[in-house]
Amino acid sequence: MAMDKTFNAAEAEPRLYAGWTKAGAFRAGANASREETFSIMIPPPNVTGALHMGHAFNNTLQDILTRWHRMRGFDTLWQPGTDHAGIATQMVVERELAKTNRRRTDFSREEFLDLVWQQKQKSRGNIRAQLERLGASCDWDREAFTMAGAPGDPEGTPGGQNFHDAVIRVFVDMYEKGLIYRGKRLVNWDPHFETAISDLEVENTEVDGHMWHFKYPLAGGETYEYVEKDEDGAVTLRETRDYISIATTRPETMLGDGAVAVHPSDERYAPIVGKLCEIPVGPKEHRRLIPIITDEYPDPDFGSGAVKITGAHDFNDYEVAKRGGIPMYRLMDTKGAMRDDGAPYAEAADIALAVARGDQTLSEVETDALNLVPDDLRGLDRFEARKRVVDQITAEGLAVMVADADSDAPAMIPFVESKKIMQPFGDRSKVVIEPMLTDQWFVDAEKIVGPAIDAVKDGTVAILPEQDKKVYFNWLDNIEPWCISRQLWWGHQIPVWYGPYEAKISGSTDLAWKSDGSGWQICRSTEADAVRAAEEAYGSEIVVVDDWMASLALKGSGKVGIWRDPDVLDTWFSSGLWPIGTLGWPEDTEALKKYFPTSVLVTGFDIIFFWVARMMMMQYAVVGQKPFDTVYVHALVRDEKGKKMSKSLGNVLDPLDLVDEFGADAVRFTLTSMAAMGRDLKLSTSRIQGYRNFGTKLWNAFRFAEMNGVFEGRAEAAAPPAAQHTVNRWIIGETARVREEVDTALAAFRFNDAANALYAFVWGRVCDWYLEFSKPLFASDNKEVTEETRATMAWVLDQCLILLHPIMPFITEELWGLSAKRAKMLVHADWPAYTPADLVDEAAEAEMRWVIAIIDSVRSVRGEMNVPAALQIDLLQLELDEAGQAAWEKNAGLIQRLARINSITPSAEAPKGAATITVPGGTYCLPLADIIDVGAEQARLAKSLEKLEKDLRGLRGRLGNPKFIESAPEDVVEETRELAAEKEAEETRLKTALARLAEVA
RNA sequence: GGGUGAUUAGCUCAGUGGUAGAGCGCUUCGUUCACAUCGAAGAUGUCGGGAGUUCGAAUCUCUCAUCACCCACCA
Repeated sequence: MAMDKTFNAAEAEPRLYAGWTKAGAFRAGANASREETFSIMIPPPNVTGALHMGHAFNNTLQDILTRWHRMRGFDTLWQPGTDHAGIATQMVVERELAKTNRRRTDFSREEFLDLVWQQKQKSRGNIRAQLERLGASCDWDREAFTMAGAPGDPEGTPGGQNFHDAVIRVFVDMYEKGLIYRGKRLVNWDPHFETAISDLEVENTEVDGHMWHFKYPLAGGETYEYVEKDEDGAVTLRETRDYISIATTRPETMLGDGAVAVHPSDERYAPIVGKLCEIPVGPKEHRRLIPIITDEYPDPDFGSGAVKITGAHDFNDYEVAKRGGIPMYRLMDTKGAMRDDGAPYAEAADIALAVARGDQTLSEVETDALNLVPDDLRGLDRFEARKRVVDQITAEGLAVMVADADSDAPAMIPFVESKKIMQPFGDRSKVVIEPMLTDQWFVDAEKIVGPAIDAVKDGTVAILPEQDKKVYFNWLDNIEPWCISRQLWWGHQIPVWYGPYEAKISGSTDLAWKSDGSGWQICRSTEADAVRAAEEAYGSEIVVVDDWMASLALKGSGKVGIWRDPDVLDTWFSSGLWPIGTLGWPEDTEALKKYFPTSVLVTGFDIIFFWVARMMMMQYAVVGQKPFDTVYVHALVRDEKGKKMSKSLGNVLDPLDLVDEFGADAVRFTLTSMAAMGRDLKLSTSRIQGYRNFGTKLWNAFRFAEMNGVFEGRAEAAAPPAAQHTVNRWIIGETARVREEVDTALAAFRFNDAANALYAFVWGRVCDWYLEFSKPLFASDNKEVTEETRATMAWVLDQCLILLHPIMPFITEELWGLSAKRAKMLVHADWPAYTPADLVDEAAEAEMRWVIAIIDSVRSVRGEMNVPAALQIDLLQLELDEAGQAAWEKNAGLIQRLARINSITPSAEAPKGAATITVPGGTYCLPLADIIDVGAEQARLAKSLEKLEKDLRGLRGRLGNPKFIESAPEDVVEETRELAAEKEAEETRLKTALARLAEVA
């Protein structure tokens, strides 16, 4: 068989992967030879499209761990699957529809969901194909999906897990335990997707904004003495005012103000606290009046010290309003436009006025029904409304005025500060998030966070690198209620049905009164259960209807209509159950018993809060156990300049393009070698190219071996041959060292150490030296030597394949198949356990070190003296100690060949014009009278000497310091002494050589 | 405002107390015998600045500077 010159990745990789799949090599438990299990749950990619470089990185690391454990005989499971990714996936489908000018609302919920399911199937296929290209050794028979088994799922549950039922079951359990509740709260509202989102899905970004200053006139034209004082209490300003000055970045929300708040200690406003002031916008005849109240929240030193309170559109104001019983008037609709519903403004304003005066109180529902947007602003987008409000107030002369700094003429202009403000944006929609008062479902996270914190504190669960623990704790220690309801269609629909309040319920019941007092809620796993519960409670026949309106129609019919909550659950609620859900929980499956808790979670730091923390909380809450032993948090992949890869920047490297160009192994090796903990990794193609070359190098080592009959009629051997020859004994020892390095590195998740150790070993020792050394051995007449060398090389190369396989699975499997008839595929080969203690021969190592040193020195002189590479030269041996002599005699042939030396002659002195070579224990010279430039040789030696002396100065300084001898560990002192002695000897040799040169010059 | 991390060769980065490293790039030389996706040789660093601890600091402490990221409600 003649091997090709290079590895054809494009041809071989799909073939090899198919071979593994066909053999069932990745199935859970395949190749298991011991009891211990090893399990990894893939962080499920979103079914939004394709995988990016971050996925390639993440999954390469998982695959390395998986393959490594599988080869070591662990009962191994790498569980694959995908995430339905609520908003993200719905967004993708809506974007597709938009291309043909259609919208989600053009479809029924069922029709639209069919489209999403199609998207899911398409994307799921892409993702699996991509992972296969990458070589991921997942157990595809168990492929899971976070919405598998949900209504409308065309694929059902091929992997055996009904994730949907598991999610619903958890919701019901947590509801019954009081860990989930419904309530009207101020939440982050995404006006584009028209849904609530959680705090984590909000990105706060600094943008250019404005702060407007307006006057809120006191009711009835009242006035007060406004006095400002400096720090010493001296009066700096005193004037009579008929208004209170307010600053705002969001003038349009003034329409919903319920009060103006000042700090209780603020003397400036003490005279007017408790009085009413006027919101300076809206029809003049229906100006709303609001009270001036005190609250700890306003900072007297910021702005005017007075804050308008808009409870329904600002998180701070919400808290103030709750404390002060201030009404919260919602101003916008679900799209973020000014409300256009309800009674005309004049009517609504009158009611609000009565409330402000204390003449009337409203229920939550009544308050929410009140639309206080003036008629001319109704239906406007919030930003358009802002402009109008500002214009109207300014036109009326109620803007605070300041001198125009840019104008020479004395002129007054409205006080509008340009400043950077933090604005919340939806992480998916990128539109400005609006705080909105809505009914939502929450997980009472505070109640379930305890075990998640304790487990990491006491080491039950390890987070690597350690620094990420802090991030984890910081968030969990300040946990907020988690809003889990989304006003979307794509997701797990909340298993709660509502019943009307008009119909009386009888007897004892566990139905809960809805938070807004408008009816009853029933939480059950299935509709049938919900109906049964409703029947019992209402004592009437129950009909399931679409919504509240439909239930009204049943009034007087003797039947009661209940309707299901239309909302779905936050995606992270279901992905939070990934570890148990993928193993078939709530069924008590074999897989669950065997593989849970899982061994390692490999994930990026960007989802520590979203996912890692939620899995911790939820696994403890649901099954009372940790989800995994170790969390390995890796860095983010960035482009060459360190920018985060994003489509909008156009700097995305598609892993498949790179795999096409360089092969999967090269991409994997690159990512692995850069996987140092806790840092971003910047990916460049030149690096990938370098590791592609590494694969070629390995390939050609096998070609060389093949040409030298290494694989002919070989018997596959796990143990190294009992070699006699130094070169063979040496490389066997080196192999044992690298095996240990690789295992140590992988056990500590130091992937880059493993990759670099293998790179240095395969290229720097096996190819650069061992293969070169083997050439004269293969040429030997001594059959014993050639046979031993063949056996050794076969074994060493096998070890290279085994050790490299987790990182470079394809090329190694291919070479494994090409280089022998094998009992097992490499993917299931036994991982070695030999140690340096077993296999390292110190004497052989010392000898080879000496051989390499002399070859290096001769080559170095040749290179620097510009000796033609092809020229065989003579070497004169001036002096050599016993060890050197022995090493020399045993390896003369190697040295002659690799250093291109013709002959070696002992000589008492160096001839005129010779270049000196110093090695440990000896001096040689190259008589190069015709070629050498004495000046250049002098310069070369002087430079070496200078460097040597610098080292020696340091060493002598240390050894001359009695404190060093006293305090430093003995072996360090001893090492230093030896080193100094060695360097001194070399110094002498160099000085002698220089003296010689001086004579001839 | 709080927190975390970074600063080492031209570039990208390893290196947690004991002789400063790798890959890429660069310079010179080399196509006979595995590999030009290669080989041989070479150049390049007061390890961000300053102070401290130590026999000894890239490494530990403090401080300053610059950069990055995360979290946070200043109207």
